[in-house]
Amino acid sequence: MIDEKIKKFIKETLIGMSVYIDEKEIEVEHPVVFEHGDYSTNIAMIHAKKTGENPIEFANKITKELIKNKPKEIEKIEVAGNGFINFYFSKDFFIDSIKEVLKKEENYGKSNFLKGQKTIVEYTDANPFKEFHIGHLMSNTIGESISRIIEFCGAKVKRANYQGDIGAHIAKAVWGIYQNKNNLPKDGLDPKDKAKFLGMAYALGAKNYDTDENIKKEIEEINRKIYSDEKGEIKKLYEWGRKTSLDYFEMIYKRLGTKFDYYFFESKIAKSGKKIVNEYLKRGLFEESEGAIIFKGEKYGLHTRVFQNSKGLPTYEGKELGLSKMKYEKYSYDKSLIVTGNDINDYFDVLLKVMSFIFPKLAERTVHVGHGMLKLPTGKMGSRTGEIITAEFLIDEVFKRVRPQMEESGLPEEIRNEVAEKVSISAVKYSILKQKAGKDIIFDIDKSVSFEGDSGPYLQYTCVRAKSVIEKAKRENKKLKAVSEKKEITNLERMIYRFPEIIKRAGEEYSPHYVVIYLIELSAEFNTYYAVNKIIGNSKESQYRLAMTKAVSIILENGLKILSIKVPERM
RNA sequence: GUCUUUGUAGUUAAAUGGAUAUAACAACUCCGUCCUAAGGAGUAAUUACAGGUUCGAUUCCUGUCGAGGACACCA
Repeated sequence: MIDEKIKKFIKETLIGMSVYIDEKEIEVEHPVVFEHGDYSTNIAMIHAKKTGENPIEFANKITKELIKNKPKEIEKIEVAGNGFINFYFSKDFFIDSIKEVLKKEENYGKSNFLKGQKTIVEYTDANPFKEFHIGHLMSNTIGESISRIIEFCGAKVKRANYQGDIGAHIAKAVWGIYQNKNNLPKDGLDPKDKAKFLGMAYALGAKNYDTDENIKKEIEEINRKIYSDEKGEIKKLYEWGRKTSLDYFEMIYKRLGTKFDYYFFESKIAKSGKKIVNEYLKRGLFEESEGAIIFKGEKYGLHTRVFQNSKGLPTYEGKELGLSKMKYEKYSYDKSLIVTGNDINDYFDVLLKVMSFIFPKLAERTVHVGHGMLKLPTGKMGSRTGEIITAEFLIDEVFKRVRPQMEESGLPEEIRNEVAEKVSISAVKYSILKQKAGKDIIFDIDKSVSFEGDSGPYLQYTCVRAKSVIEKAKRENKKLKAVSEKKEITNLERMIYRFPEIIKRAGEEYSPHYVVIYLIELSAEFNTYYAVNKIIGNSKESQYRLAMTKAVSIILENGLKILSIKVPERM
């Protein structure tokens, strides 16, 4: 990439001047404003600090040398008043960069800096029997996007979903189902309604567990039965609920555009987790306390966690040890990413510490990405009380606001629902992906999910618009060619070539929001350009304008694809 | 209480220690269509507070205040 080339160029020039600077210290960046050039470096300030030289004098000295050997891509190198050295690209560079986009098309932006890296990404982690709420939606959206970004960077990704189909929460739900066992939803019913039934059963169980001692005992007995190999009525209801729930989730994944390679279930992992915990109890990593098996994290600046409870059942922590082992057995990964809510960040520190003693290599390869919580203006949501916002409810609410706009769109009746669906999902996903993962999102359906400006539909619209212009040009047999006579360089050209480096950074930091921000800036530049320049025309330059438009549409399509946002044909 | 994350225009967000802190929404002005106006141009408005390190701090350090989260058998 061109930034690497500039760094190398600077380094070689400095060597030529007998100035030694570590390569890592050479940094180039895009200035905030285009007037300051396409790249700039602060190398003169860094160096001057060390030697005590005057930074501006030193900058002038380097620049003189840089100009002597400047590569053909660079038109101009200047020193700014404060010591920055600014690089300006030549028109040919921009023309070539557009040619490259057109040539690579759907491959534009791909790189191989993660080439062959086997990566398993765990995300979504919705628990059967419970509702698929907006927290799962967040994890799914972020996890899917990270998966696609690193795939673009060359990683070999396997998508994994870890599901808690066993444990106290399930027992509560099964108790709730048992109370209504004569009113189970019929087979043919909408999966959404069946899921609602399960959600209510869970809320019922959870509420009674807290308030009624006898029911608490019943639920504990149910929990024991589910863990055991006993067959019977409870087990049957459990199996029914589990399947009903998983079928429903599968429908949601399809709607959101995720396809998992592996499904891990707590029920299958519990035994292995328990075994590991007990083995390492003997080896002294864990201790027994009040009948439970715990890890004292205080020695490491962490806190104590229970890995097996006093009833002899492994907790989430204990099961997770089994999970890491099973993941590796399925797919001998180089990297393991786990995307969850940030409420378990501290817990993960403890877990990784424990893992570092048991599976040191796997612990090194594991990265936890904690995303923020979706919060509603009304306060916290909790699934115990039943006051939860499901993912489907949210998307449907957005859909209700989008659908009426279709009436004025002039789109054919038969595609209106499909377009509204794509727009709705894009609006929701965008509002999740636009900010740095890790921070909470205050989610107000009316305010957060917008269709104008900084939004998913804005990106879709820009892409559809660009494609529509190209279609029209095609019908009129206009030529599309990346050749320009003009010297003038537009801001749009200055944005186009940056896409690959954005993807790389997003892949390195597991941060889809860099892609989102870039696509918005690119779209804004295109729309500005579009407003003042007629693209289709008879001048020589219109071929070039068309080529730029095509480049923008390619980048938007590729960019939206890795954000897992679908572009409608028309809108 | 201990540990931890966090505090940026009216609102929601952005900014590997860099140049004039960047956008969108809302507000106020404009552009009624010629290739898709879910668009474009413009005005006004922001780093919680107090110190420190630095040529340079939204970013790093210390303290104060405010808001989340975790801290023993839920996940």
